[in-house]
Amino acid sequence: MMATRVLFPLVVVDVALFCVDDGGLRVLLVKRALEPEQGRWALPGGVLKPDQDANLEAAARRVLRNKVSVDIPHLEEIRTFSGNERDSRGWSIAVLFCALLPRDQVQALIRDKVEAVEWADAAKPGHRLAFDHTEQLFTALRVLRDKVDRHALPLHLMPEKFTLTALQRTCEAILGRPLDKAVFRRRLKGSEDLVETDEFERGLQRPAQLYRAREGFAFMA
Amino acid sequence: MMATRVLFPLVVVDVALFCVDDGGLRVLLVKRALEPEQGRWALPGGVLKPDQDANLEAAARRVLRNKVSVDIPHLEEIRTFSGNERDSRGWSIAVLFCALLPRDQVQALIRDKVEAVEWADAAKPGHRLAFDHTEQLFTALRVLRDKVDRHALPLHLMPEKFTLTALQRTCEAILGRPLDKAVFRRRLKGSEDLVETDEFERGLQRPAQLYRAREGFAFMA
DNA sequence: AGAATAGTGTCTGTCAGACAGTATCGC
DNA sequence: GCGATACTGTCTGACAGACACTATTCT
Repeated sequence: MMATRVLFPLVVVDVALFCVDDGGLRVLLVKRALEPEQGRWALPGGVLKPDQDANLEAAARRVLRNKVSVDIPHLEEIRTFSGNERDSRGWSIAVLFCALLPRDQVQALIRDKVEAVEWADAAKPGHRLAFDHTEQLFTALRVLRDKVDRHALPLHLMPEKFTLTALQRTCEAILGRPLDKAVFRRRLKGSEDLVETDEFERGLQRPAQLYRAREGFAFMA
Repeated sequence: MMATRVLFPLVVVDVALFCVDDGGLRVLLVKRALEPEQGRWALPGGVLKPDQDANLEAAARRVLRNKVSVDIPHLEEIRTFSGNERDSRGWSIAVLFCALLPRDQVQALIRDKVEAVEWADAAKPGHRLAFDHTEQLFTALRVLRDKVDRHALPLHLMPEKFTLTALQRTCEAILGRPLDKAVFRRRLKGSEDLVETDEFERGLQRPAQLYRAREGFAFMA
């Protein structure tokens, strides 16, 4: 066992699954049912299974399919974490992925799960996480914020149709700071990724036009 | 052998080592001495050795130390390439790193090596590379260009002291297009990463002031 | 003086930030 | 009309691109 471990490192995939709910950016945590680090909160993850997974991204997709019964709209590799210290089982490689879940699929997800699951504040998870998952989480969060800072639109976090104000709230939740409405909308005018519909969201005030993502849109590129 | 390969994937690190020479961006290629893909040009790479390597970055550093007798100033992970198809030995993970070599260490490197080595045009390597290394190379090149486009200064490619014009030539080599001198220098005025010295490079014309990188400077962040 | 390279001044268009203003709904 | 939210107009400062200009060296 130790001998194979030295020649072949343990390879795991971990996923930082983000959503926006109640105006805050949340990340999915699971309570570990098995050793090592049993009982501690962690990012969902699992061991690579070369006989089942076409590649590492497919492995991350499988992990999420098992923990969560949703098709993940977007999944992207962030970076690796490796070495002898990060997992008590020995020399290991963790490949971190970032996933985005639309707002309208969040509630269903929580209800379906049996194991302990929590949508934690992404910036302040409130638990000491297992392994190096705190560092992993902050790394994923930094990458996500960088993208939005560079004007990438997190449309994978939105329902199919949404208002521009809702999109702005999502960006604000990711960045953790308010944005100017006029500036935000001026930028969106030139965006190829946004398509206007002829529908409106009717509420208690002036109706807001609904938009959707361009066909084939991908957030992280 | 096949059984272990299914449970434990082959893990390799590959390095895109860039330099600037003769006004062009070059990447180091080696001719593979062993199967698989013997005789084909490839990015320098090697199998991870958990008993020797503290982590994946250290593995990349070791690979370069063996192929090249230089201390690498900067090394950064780009992304992974994985699956059953990319290496004839079976299910594998390649972790790609990007490294930058100062201009004044290039000539020494070429002379010292016994095995077949070539500084190829980074944008047009001119060989069909082994494995998925052509895709790896273009991925690394794209990341490098993105950074410079976002005003990161590739000081790790420069000698200890350099003129602003030399730095501009390096950026132009990376981007593959000319830059405006006045625009380039105006941006540098506000840079914390650049320190002016009181020395000048005296040549055939008006002397140019020499600059150096700030202590503790890191290119990719 | 002239060639060559280092380094600067300036005009213009674009865009972000700030903020006030107008438009359109439900009541 | 009034409150609330959607949406727009405009001023200002920062900065990029383009390009002409000045400065300092060697021959």
